[in-house]
Amino acid sequence: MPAPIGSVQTPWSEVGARLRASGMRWTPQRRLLIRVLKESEGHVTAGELIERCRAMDPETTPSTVYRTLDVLEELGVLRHAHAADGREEYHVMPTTDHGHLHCRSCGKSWEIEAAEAATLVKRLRQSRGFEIDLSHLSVAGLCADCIAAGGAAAS
Amino acid sequence: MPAPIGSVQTPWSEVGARLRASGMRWTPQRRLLIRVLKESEGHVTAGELIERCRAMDPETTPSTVYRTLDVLEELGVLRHAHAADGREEYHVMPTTDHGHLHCRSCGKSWEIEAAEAATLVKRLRQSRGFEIDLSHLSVAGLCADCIAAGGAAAS
DNA sequence: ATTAATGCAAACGGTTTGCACTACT
DNA sequence: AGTAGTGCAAACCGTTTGCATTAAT
Repeated sequence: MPAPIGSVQTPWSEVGARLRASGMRWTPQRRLLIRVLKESEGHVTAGELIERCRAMDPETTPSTVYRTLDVLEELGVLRHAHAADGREEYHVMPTTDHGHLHCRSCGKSWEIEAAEAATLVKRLRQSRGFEIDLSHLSVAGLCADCIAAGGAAAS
Repeated sequence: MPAPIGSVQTPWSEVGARLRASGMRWTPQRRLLIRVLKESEGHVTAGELIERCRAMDPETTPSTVYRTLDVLEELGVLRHAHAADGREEYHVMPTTDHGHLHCRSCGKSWEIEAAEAATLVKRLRQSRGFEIDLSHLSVAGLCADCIAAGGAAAS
């Protein structure tokens, strides 16, 4: 089992410049969120991001974080989906299209690479003419660790 | 392309009896919801169900519908997941494990049978020891009709 | 007669919005 | 100076809950 989704290289260093280039501003609040995002592995909910920002600056306001997340998503730096419980879950823009594997027990996520889903993609295209959007592929189940731990425990 | 998810035969007729067998009651409100469910193809959100119930009986109360949906889910008649927008989406219990294919453009859903996902399931098991829960497999993309219609139109 | 289920209204949790104020450019 | 962004508080939306009332058993 590979490690949970690692840090996909996103040009964080350019974010400030790209914002300015669009007439937007590079504020301390945005710097902070970017710093937090840089250190956030895999998928994070908006709530988690707000918490982590607050840990570094207790003045952090939810609305500002949400608004900045929107901006970053427009910039293409982030993408959000809805987690199993309906909350917004953000992930840094992947370099390649990939799906997600969620462990029902421990909650960790892994990426599913294009190659792994190739057969499914091909089969659905041939049998039904359906074009899968790999980045929206979402699969739940139990990871090896949790199966070893009895299928219910988590760590 | 096969037809959108049709009516998977669920023993609706037995629901009343099964409720009673568990000491629960077979009320008019529950009868109504069952009637609505019987006529609901594929996936429906709680909101849609409430609307449809209200169309037949304007007295319908959301909390009752939500509570009955919980009960039906415990009974194994329904299952809920979270749709792309985070709302609860219900579907009648499948006879066999299957995943779902959602068209981003027209919103229709189709079932993915176990056989179609077999390769993916096997591959993830072998490479990562991950056991997929097929009933939570969710794939988005564009269906043949929408591709033919230009990829954006819907009907 | 029991007690499960209902209907209401209020609470909830995550997210969004309006608006006056602040501060980046 | 000009305007994008912030912070606050209130609004929102779907869902959940407490409680007194109703009704299936």
